[in-house]
Amino acid sequence: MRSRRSGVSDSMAEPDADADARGNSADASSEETHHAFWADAVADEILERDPAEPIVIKGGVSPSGVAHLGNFNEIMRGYFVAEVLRERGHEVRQVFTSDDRDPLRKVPRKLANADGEIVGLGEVDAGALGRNLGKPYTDIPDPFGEADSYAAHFASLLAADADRLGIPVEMVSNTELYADGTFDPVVRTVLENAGTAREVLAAYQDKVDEEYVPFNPICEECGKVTETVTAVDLEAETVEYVCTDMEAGDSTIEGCGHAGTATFREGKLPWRFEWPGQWDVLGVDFEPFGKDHAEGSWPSGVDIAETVLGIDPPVPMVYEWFTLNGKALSSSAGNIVTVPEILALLEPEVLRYFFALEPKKARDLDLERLDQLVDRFDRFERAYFGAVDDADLTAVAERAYPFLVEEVREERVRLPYTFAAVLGMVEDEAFREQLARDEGHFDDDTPEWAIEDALDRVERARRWAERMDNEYNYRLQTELPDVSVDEDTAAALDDLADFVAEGHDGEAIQERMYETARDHGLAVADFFEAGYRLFFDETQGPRLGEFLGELEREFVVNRLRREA
RNA sequence: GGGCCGGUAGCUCAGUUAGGGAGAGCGUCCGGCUUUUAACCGGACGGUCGGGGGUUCGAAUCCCUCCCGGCCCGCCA
Repeated sequence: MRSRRSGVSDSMAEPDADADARGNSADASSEETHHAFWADAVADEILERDPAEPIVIKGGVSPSGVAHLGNFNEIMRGYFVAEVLRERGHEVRQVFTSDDRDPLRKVPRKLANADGEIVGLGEVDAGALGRNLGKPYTDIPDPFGEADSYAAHFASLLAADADRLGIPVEMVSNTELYADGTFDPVVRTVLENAGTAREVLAAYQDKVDEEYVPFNPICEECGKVTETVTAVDLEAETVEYVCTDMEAGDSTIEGCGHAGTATFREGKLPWRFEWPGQWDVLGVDFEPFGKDHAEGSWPSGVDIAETVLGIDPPVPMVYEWFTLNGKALSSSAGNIVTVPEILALLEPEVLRYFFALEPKKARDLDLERLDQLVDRFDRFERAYFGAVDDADLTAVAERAYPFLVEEVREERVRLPYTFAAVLGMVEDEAFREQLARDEGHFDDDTPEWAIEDALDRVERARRWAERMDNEYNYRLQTELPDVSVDEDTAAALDDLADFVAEGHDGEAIQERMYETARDHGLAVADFFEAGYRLFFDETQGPRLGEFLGELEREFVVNRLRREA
């Protein structure tokens, strides 16, 4: 993975060295420089604060049923900033917190298994979830019975996704941070200054009253996260609590009524304090977050960080949400997609490209028109190599493209996605390669690895055609389909068979099809349809004559004669 | 009701941080490959830059206002 930049590092190194020199020497008076790539602007902002090394970039989510594409913003947006900073010579640590001491508030309707496939509750031990409402995710068994806990299962999904996309990110369990005492000083500070904490938060949340204690112990009796703290002992670092009912959305999770004592490690801070607490203990310098946090958690988090914890909040970045097929991502509505599902349809670099686009714009991932996204990536790639007459695009590509691919290689070949889908109509690899060669995508100088990589897209485009069941979802029929033709058509097909048997190339066959149809008084369209029925069991298909020209001659002849 | 972020061609999006030519790809249409059959090539069509007002010699870009969409302003994360 470290080799990603090696291909062009020589040519890219000089301007970066300049940028670095500017940044280090004349920081205070640093003028606003225009950056084509948003991550550079963010990096400037981070460096203006003269952060300690390693610079820490964080993301994080609460475990839910499915690790979907939107969750991945938390990792990918930070990744580009991390890479930019690394390229400028800084040491960067990218962490991702699984906020897994949060209690399960409601049973999710969908889950993702270890392969990222979405399954319903019927396929897992759903009772294990229902019985454990109100408990921290780390204390709930994995419904698939594989990982140590529900939280571990979810975290491993994201870790696997990060791995698939080649993102080096350090997974941090929030529960661990409490359990190993990392959070102790923050909990102590918050509870020591509970009055100030209340005051600050009350400005953002109406419900905060005199009774409010910013700590939620875990009940030693029933294991649920509780909300009613009756006393705090700062000396002993413990709190007294009563396990009362908890409101979760429109339902209530019943407490067991137990009254007990919990240490600072046996509970959690409410989210509004926990988030700034993470900034504190992890030394976070930059954190991207979704627009849902922009007006709620973020302003109160800044205030809490500065007023209660006495730290500087990280550089923020709000990202817009993705939609899928024009609608909001929603696991309950079934409108959801995971990283592995997308990677079945396109290359990792294309998905990375999607995340490299301007974060402030809402983006739709339209699976029906995935070809458009891939086309745009291909163009972006060509722009990097200077082959697109578009100065703006080229400026962004020069900067961002090297972060998208494992290695910059100019000899790389990209088959247009829809063309790849056409090639997917046949199974034979050699035939696919031949077709691509005939189209001029490969020549004698094309390296073997480039051909392999290019043909890899055919597999993905094929899956796309099948899953979308679109106009590319044709498959060459290896068995003779059940087709009946009238007398004239039969005669025409036999003529064409004779012509093919003589040995002609695809172009000649294509021409001959028109002539044959005319000779037999057939409408061209009808004759083509008969051909599509014979070879694809469909009424339409790719350019037929040239397609047949590439197939094994005997097979074509026999099929045209309706013999096999 | 208040706040934040968006609104540019049929679709997907650049361009707004720094005011000066309204753009790209795809789609559509037309044409080429002697003959409509989805891969290739050329061309054309296509936009009140959400509406209105203001500043300016000049506004997609800056200011004001209104409309539309998402999110937040309860709890929770």
